[in-house]
Amino acid sequence: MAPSNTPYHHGDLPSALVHAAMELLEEDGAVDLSLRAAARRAGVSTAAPYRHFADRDALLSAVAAVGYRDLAEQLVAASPAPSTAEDLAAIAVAYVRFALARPALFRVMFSDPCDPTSPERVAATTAIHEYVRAIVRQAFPDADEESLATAMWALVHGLAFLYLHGKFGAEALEDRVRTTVFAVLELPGPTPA
Amino acid sequence: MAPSNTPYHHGDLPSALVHAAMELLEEDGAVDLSLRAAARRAGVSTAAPYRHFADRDALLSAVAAVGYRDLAEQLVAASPAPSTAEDLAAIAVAYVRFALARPALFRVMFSDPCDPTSPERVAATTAIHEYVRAIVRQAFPDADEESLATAMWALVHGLAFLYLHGKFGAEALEDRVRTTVFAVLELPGPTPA
DNA sequence: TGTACATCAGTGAACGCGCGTTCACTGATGTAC
DNA sequence: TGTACATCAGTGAACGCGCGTTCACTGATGTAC
Repeated sequence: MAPSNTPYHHGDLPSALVHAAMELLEEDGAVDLSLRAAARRAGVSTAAPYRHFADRDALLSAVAAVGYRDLAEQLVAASPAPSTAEDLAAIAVAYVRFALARPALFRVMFSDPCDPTSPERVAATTAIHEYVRAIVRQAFPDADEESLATAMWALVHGLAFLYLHGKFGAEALEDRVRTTVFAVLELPGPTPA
Repeated sequence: MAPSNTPYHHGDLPSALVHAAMELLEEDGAVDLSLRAAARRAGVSTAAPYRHFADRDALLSAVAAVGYRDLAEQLVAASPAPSTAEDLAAIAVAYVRFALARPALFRVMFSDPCDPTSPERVAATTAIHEYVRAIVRQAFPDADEESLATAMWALVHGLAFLYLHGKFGAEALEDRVRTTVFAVLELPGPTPA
């Protein structure tokens, strides 16, 4: 690995640790990330992280926070000003792609037995929900916004997990996700453009 | 705990271990189930499980297999001969309930980094997919069966994970799941009875 | 500008832990004759 | 029916491991005067 762009040795250890942890997650896909491994990767002693993180969970939460930010970026990049079902589908594809590209990170973000009381996590998931709501409002002004937003998020989230679980191969990802999304958006109606 | 109904000490150790493991999963919700803990719970020595399971993963696979069977039972119980959207919603509720009632088991079944090459797992998930397909075929004969079945499964699966992640409280589960399911089934159309 | 000192980031050794797995073994079961 | 023996389920001790966390410490940074 090339040296990270964060200043090591003496510098911004907290973010160095977070980035080290994310690298480890992305490399060997293990969810059981250890504080020790992150410290090793960051080039500091085993005890150094405790200057900045109360415990292992605190590091993991920080990692998840960066993950939420990255995910948001990917979604925005997929469709900066979404207003149609087509845009929704593009965002859905980006969501599933994110999960498949960084599976261990995605699991840390969503799959671990996470206490719902962590304000950081709650804020992040609430933000996602609101984001989907806003898109639904644009694309389907007549729909029950709350219900359809929940449904779309759950749909995409479920697809991500089914992919992660190996139910589908990654080959025709874009087609499958788009088709699935349209299957529900267009149920009794005709097919789109 | 009352003694299990499986014959311990000398008897059917394999299934005793599987049931011990499931009890542990349901008790402390930890996904990191250990062979040793299962052996302890089953009242045998640390090495005994190796007479019947090649390694820890083999036990976990056996546990997952029982989980798939139990899940199938719950779904069938929710609607023995499903043929309508209403039946589909009832099954969706049962699916999410299962995940919330036995979260650690559900994670073992679906959330762990599972190699897609395990024939047992593939068979189980394929069975679920086929089951949903059959319902969709009954309830929506004009729909794209494959796509809508995938969508419905993903939707329900995603809801389950969002619930597990603490995004929703368990109080109004049935209402929320039903509303969400109907939100997609009825998109541009009117609301159901 | 220079010194004294408090602060605090990082060290390295150590703790106790539970784990997966292996090993040589024991003792019960059941079959061959 | 009774004996000899192979099979095999379960034992208990041990291995080596990586982990989270704590501790007394060192050495650099930066502030007060």
